[in-house]
Amino acid sequence: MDLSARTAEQIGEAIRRVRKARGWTQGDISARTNLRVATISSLENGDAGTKLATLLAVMAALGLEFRLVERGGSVEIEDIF
Amino acid sequence: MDLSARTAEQIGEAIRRVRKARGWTQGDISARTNLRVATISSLENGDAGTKLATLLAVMAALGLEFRLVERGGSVEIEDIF
DNA sequence: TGAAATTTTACGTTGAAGCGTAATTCGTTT
DNA sequence: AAACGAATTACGCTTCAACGTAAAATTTCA
Repeated sequence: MDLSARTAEQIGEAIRRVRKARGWTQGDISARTNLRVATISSLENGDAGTKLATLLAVMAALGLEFRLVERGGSVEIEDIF
Repeated sequence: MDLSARTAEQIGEAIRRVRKARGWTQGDISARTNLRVATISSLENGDAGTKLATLLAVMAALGLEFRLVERGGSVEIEDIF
């Protein structure tokens, strides 16, 4: 399961994949974030106009965090220590 | 240099750190993204209202991409292979 | 396959991002 | 300390996310 993303579409796909892996519906995320189901839907469908606050709230609900990495870079050995 | 982030502030700090590591000014990012310097400033200062499109454009200019990872999880040995 | 659950879309409203432009503040260097 | 570049802030304007509510479309499963 590769969760790298450089576009809104890829971020949306990743979010959706994790949500389903948790066995949750958009309604579950909605309840945990006070965001509307329609907003979650929009995010998962790759709307680049989504606010950072919205994305962060959903990620928090899913227990996720970002890691900013060099493009195309895989995990470097230095990153481990 | 840890670039993990779960808040807009942390994302802004990470962006700023990478930008300075590249020896660039906000004006340089502005020129490469057609975003105003004020917008870059706002993003680096942790405005959670920033649009995803804005963040992605800046990250692309810096040659960065996201990785969505489990909270608190450091790099797992499985991630390498 | 048909009902129930889930997701997507719609419409009017409100608040704010990002724009152009420009002034002010901050930091660095000589 | 002065001066120059960089970053922040301001103001009016336009555009649109997210809201409440609700209907339509899609998926799931008995």
